[in-house]
Amino acid sequence: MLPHSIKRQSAEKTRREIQRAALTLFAEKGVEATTIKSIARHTGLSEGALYRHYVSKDALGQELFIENFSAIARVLAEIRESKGPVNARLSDMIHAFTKAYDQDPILFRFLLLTQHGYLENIDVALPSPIEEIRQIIIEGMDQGKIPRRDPNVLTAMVMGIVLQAATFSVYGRITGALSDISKDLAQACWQAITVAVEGR
Amino acid sequence: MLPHSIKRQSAEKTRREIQRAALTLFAEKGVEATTIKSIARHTGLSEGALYRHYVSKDALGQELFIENFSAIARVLAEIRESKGPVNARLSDMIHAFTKAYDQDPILFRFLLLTQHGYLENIDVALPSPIEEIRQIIIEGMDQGKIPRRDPNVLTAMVMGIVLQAATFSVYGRITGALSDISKDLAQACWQAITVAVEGR
Amino acid sequence: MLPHSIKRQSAEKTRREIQRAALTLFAEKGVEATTIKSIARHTGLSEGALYRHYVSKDALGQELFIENFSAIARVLAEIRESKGPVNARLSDMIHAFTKAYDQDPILFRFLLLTQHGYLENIDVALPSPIEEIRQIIIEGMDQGKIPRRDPNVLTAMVMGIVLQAATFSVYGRITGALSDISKDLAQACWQAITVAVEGR
Amino acid sequence: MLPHSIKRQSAEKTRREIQRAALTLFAEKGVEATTIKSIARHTGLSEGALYRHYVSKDALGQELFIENFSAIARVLAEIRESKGPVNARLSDMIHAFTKAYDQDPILFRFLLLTQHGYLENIDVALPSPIEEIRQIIIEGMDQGKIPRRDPNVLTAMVMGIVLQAATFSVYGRITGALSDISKDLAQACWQAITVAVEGR
DNA sequence: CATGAATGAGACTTCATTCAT
DNA sequence: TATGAATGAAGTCTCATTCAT
Repeated sequence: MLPHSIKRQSAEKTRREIQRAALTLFAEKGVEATTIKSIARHTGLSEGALYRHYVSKDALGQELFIENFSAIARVLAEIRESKGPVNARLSDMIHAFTKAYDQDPILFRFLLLTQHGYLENIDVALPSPIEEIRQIIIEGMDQGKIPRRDPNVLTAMVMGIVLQAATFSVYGRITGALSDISKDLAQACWQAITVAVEGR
Repeated sequence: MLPHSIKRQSAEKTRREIQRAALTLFAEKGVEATTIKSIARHTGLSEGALYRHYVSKDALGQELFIENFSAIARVLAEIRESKGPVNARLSDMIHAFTKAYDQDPILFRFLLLTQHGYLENIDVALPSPIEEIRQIIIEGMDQGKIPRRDPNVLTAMVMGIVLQAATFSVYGRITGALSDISKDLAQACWQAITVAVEGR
Repeated sequence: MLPHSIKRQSAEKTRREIQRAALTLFAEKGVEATTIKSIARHTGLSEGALYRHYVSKDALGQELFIENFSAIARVLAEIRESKGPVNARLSDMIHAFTKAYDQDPILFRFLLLTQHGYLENIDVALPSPIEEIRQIIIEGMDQGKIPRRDPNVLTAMVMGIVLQAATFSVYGRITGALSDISKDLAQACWQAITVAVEGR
Repeated sequence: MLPHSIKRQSAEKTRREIQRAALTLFAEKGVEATTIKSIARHTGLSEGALYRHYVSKDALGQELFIENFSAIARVLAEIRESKGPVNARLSDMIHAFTKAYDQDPILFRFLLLTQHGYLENIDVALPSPIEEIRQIIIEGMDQGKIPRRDPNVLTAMVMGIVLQAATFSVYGRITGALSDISKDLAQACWQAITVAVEGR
């Protein structure tokens, strides 16, 4: 079919090519709806060749999810563990998140699309953005900066605001770089979680 | 009327049974991963019989999504079109949403899980919860109750807070009835969208 | 492909047809070398249809082996449990074996060919021709008709004589009905196991 | 002679290593179920490297079978062509066979397991243990030591007794060295083939 | 000579859907 | 109208073998 140049390159480079092709396709149609054949086609490899690099389609999806999911968590963790007031750090975390989104929206589409499938069957110890947000919220409570309430509910608020903005961006409801509105999102988050609850 | 009523029940009742079985399975494992065979088994019908009621598995999924999605939208629309101040109505909408969630969490799991697949290929004119939220936010802006900003971003905030709470509930991160915290969610939403943005 | 008459018959009949086709092909080339496609072709079914009747190719092979293997064992058991002197019963068992062989040499080719693959992973409690032979030999020893030695070795002798005759028949080294020489085989077996061992 | 002897060993030695690894794996799971990859792994070679030494997996299996099969035949032939009474020589042949088995049971497992696949497609002129047994039986008949009957049937008896003992040993039904019972087997064989058949 | 990435044919299996009964 | 046997297309994966390096 491609008589001119049979590829023969480093496994590492091939892996990266597979990852990119798979990520794009997974983000477009989901993992189930993406066939090995199409990944192969987009990579310029044969179907069989993929199996030299990944044990199965699921393993490929899982690695993609876990690696990127935890990479984001690590970025957030670093900011959280840095110095500065809680609200500034939370704001920075949100900014970092939007920056990451802007750099690779396809990746986020993939993560948003596949989260339900993967999050349940994953090692609890996996670094998680959710957990980072939760931690800084708890820290804020301990410092009296955030009223004491169920931290999970507050985490949901922050995650919700940011993730839904990303979702809207993915679907074109929000245009322009997400990082351009990260300040707004951060303020909204802070307002949402610091509101004094009536009647409690 | 139905003389020999062995297994001869109204088509309507059968349809509802199919819907329930399908919904549950779809919510559990996704539409793709759910087989017609398993829906048949859970319904007590044969595989072929399902096709008397639904043209295809996809049609079944689509109907399930659209009907329930727009039903929620209609509930929200009714509240939005009622009387009262904007913030009260928004609060009521959120409460109605959480109530609906509490009544049928499986349905919401289905909607959350499958939204990405369906939302894109659906008639834009379909009544949508998102649109309802967007409308009331615009109304609030028109009335000067909500600072004028990109209504889509504000819609994302409200939707995000509520949907993420639902998601956390689905995954057990938030326990107890969601309607019990609907006040908190509503307040958070209002704070998030009414914050005066600095430097704008 | 076959426009004229799409089959639509009882599952039981179809099962038998599958069994026969599979048995023949397995006997010819072994289970591994036989493809589902070829079984389908020989049955006049589609490949997918086979899976309505058998979970997998292996399951089909296993059922075929176990059912026939134990059927032979049951025939032998019945004779062993009947009345008469040990040597007469052993002779009858061997005769029954050769008769069974003559009735369905293909079945025996299948059993001989696949025994190594199946015998190891099979429930020990499965009725087994080997065990029947072993039992009657032990009975013979208890009655003083057969000199006391390791019954397993004597079982090997009897099984070996009979099975190798069958093997030779399969490969055309022995021609004619095996039951025609069952008397000879029986006598040889009896001689082999009753010889007084020197120096023991 | 071999200046930079890193991994540079005689092709002959490599061949033997391949043979041993392949034999073991073939004996364990059969030729079809053994992959080139696993042979490579067990040899410490790469997959491609195996093809320097063997044209194909089948060629490897065939060579393994033929070489060892005929090696046994040659040992038996030598004994058969030596001096001494027929029954002593037959006994020696059986003893040699059991000795060979004891020295390398894995080899015999391989031969037993794969015989059906190879024996049919093999040059008829190949030295064969079966043929050796057949020859000595015919010689015995010519000398009047063995009653004249179909030599193939008698050959089956002798082969059966010996091979089934080996089979039982492979499967653990007979424990201890096979050569320890070679006398018993030989006597049984002799009894089996010298019995005067009634009514002939 | 060796390596191991890549091929490509083909195996098994699944499943939505059809249709004779 | 219901059943469930059958289809057929498609999907995932395996593996002997080749060949650029």
